[in-house]
Amino acid sequence: MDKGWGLTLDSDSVGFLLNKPPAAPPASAKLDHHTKRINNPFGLPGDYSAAASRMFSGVEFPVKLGRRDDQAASHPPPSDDDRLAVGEVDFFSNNKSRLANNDDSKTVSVVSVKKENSHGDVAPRPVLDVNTGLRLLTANTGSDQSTVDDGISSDVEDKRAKNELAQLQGELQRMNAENQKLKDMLSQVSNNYSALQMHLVAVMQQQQINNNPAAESTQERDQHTVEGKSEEKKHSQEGVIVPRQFMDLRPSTATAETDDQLSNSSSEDRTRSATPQKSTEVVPFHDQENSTTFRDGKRIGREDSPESETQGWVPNKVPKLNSSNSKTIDQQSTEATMRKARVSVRARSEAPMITDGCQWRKYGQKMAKGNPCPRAYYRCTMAVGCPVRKQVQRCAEDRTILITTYEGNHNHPLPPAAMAMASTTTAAATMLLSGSMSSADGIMNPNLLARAILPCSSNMATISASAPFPTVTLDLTNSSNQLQQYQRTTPSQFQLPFAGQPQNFGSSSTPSLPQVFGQALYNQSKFSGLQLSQEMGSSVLGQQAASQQMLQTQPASLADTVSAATAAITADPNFTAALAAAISSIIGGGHPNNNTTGNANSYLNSNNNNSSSKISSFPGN
DNA sequence: CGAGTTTGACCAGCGC
DNA sequence: GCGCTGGTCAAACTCG
Ligand SMILES: [Zn+2]
Repeated sequence: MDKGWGLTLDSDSVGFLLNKPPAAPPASAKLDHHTKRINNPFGLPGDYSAAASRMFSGVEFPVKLGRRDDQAASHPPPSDDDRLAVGEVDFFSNNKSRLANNDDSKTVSVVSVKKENSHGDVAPRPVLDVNTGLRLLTANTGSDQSTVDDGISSDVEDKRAKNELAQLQGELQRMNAENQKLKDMLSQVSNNYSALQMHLVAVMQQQQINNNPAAESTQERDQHTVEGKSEEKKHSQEGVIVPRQFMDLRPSTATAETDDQLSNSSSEDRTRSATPQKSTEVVPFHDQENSTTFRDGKRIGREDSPESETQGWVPNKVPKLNSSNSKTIDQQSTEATMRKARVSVRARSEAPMITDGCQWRKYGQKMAKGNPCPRAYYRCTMAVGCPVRKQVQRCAEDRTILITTYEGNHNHPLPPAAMAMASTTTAAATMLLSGSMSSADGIMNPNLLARAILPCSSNMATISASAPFPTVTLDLTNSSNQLQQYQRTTPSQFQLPFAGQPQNFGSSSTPSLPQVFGQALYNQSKFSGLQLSQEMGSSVLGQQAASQQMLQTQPASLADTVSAATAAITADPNFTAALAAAISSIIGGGHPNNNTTGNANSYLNSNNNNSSSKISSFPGN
């Protein structure tokens, strides 16, 4: 560490880490293929774990970092050694040799981190040198201490060397601390970006639905609950404008039928009464599963107490018996389908979980077949009876990709921070439902989803009906690696890539939404013949060919979510302002500017630490 | 001490 | 029926 403090983390090291997973989890892991839970899910040897813990999806980080101790405290380091630190980036211990060899990188106080795209090859893109304000270069940049050779006695020289050594060690410690903050910030920003993108998807979808009111009549309720603007407009028409902090995303089928079931949801009412909610939105909570599912066998014996009806959580079982309620067959099947419909979100994140604004409680972890990373099961704990669950698992091929699968719909108001993911998942589930219910032959029309989601430039929505549960996959990674993987190995899934469009993530107040939609519709026309079959008919090949054709136009530089966020930041001034304000508020603890991009701010602020889950033996960490 | 996590056990569905 | 697998439960445990 004598020279070259300009930190350069080029893609080689990352590519090595990403492209060379351990040949096989060592047998010492003794992974019971079924029930075994492990804290080191990769079965990585210590060296590899340590190295993998430093995997870093590089990004130029245009943030001048201040110090905020409370935030650092909010991200406690993992306690166990075998748990990989989340998104850990250790510039110093991991890159000593590399830094020592970088004689030409003497830039002071500049972190130049090249982006990696999981293939090890660096896409050609302008290198942004960002002053992080970290004082990463402290002294003696070009030469080591031995330059003192003017005849001073060795005693003094030793003393001076020791002083410098101590000084450097102190600097090292400080920089390690700064590194940790940077890592936290990166992970946080990445997550926030994902959430923001999801929200944009939801907003666009909402606009699309509003423009096509007949397309999705079942989402009428969601329409005026997802977006504050439309809701406000609606309320202003009623002569009542009440700001609302929590929004209701319950599906129409669940809310319309609750009027006659108010009496049997005491706990839910209690929960609802504890949350601020507009009076006109007061609808009795109703767990859509409580009355459609039943407790069978032992499960019934466990909690067959009278109040178990209001305890909310019920097993995920398709009702096999008609419960003694007033629901129609159609409603039951609708809710069952809604329950089964899943929305999977792929996003690059070093964090153990995407901060989607909801509160989750882990209730299980299993080793899933075909993936060395364990799958964690969470359930929503924002309300007592919320049926929403999610599964979190790292991608087997690229473990920097976090796959979060949502299931169910919240039966409680949601804070704005949670609206992005919730509205998207609800809409996607509803669309899956409507598609499967609207035609007798099981053909679903993904156009709505395509129009809703695909405007997000190079997003890729994958609708898979081959799984036991129909699943919509939102790919926020933009990874060429992942795309090629899909090209190779996913014949059972449709892809709806919208490529060839630059990253155009505007804030929710971006005036270019019509353009985006226009682009989306134009792109959609390319897939005018696209249909979705429950059993994946023979058109898959044709669709795959189309997908490959589209994929060839995929921007190579958009290799990961973080870099996409960077591109968005640098491309869209509105987005830049929003994110800058929010990030500065996060870092400095100050108040963000009041601007029109309140959604971005709300995300970046409220998503800060909404999840109560600790960073622990997370799958993939 | 309460909330959340861990983890072995249990259950259901499915294919053979 | 049996084994495999996904999903869930709940007692034990950890942590603040
Ligand atoms: Zn919920």
